Amino acid sequence: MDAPRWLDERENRAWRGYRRMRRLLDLELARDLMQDAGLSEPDYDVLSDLSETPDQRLRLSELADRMLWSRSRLSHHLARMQQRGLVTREEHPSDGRGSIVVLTPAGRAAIGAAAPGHVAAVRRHLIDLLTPEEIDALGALTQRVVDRLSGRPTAAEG
Amino acid sequence: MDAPRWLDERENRAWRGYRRMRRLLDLELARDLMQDAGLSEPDYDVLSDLSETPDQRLRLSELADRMLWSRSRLSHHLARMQQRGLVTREEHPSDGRGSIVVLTPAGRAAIGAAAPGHVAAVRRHLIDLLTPEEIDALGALTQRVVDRLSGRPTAAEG
DNA sequence: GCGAGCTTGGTGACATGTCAACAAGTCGGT
DNA sequence: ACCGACTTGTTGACATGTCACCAAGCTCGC
Repeated sequence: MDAPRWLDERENRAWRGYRRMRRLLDLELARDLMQDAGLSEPDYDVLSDLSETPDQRLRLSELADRMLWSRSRLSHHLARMQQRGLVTREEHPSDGRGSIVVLTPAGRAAIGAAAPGHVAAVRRHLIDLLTPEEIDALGALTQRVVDRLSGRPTAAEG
Repeated sequence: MDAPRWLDERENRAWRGYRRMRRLLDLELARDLMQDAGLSEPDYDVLSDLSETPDQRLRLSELADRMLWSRSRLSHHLARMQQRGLVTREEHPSDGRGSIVVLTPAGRAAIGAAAPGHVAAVRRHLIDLLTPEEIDALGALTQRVVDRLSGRPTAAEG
């Protein structure tokens, strides 16, 4: 094994800052969301993704892929959300294995009530603290990392 | 409540990219760490923080504060790590309530074995994909957000 | 020096996430 | 039509994280 190339001072600042920001943002956003709307972040994400689809319904596997969740995790979580009346499941019309996740009126109401406050919190704690250049840099940089990790190389690789 | 100011296209790109990057990076780094060193990310963080202190020992509350973990979480996690022989607890010499978390030789060996591969993974999946300007921007931006969320305003607030 | 109120760390109950295994369904070659 | 390989969603066991609460110890005013 080669001698490790440790992070230099600037790299370290970026890496530690990223991790600390992650943690603090999570705590804050989750707290706000729970207090204001009674939703956890995972709840919000499920409802948000569902509400963005044309018919407020998605096949379980499709939803899991979009969210980067395992099917098992999503299945468990949907059971809990179903218990609370936020979503229901329907049979797939042509594929007997398939399960279609559907937003209920209560689910639609919940995400509708939660979204403004959540977006405001995201602005307050992150977006509105950044310059336009930083927002663009963050967008570009995250997209590059995401593309690599998704196995979609931007250019030829070594 | 005022009409919500939704995120515009650039802000959305940054926000969604950030969240997607977070998730993919987590999955990848956790997978690498578990395969190469048999450690979870929380394990690594505990060992890493401990190994950076002069005597490889910290009071539980001090460690929890540094990690932004609750004491309860840390106490539970230490119990599991203690079971595996990575850390031990000692009594605080002057404060009868205190518990001192100490890195064992096995813990020191584990973090020593894990660190090079982990840093390499962080480079491969994040740091080395960024330009120097992006690294500085990320460092600056995360620090600003962290300072705000830590209740340390950089300038006068409204 | 003592008692109210705080801090510290631990615990149990519960919520959430992971993993391996499984039943049922689909698909494709023959 | 059928069989083997794959896909889909669920489940149970277990690992991890959260929350409320508690016992023990500290601190400070009196």
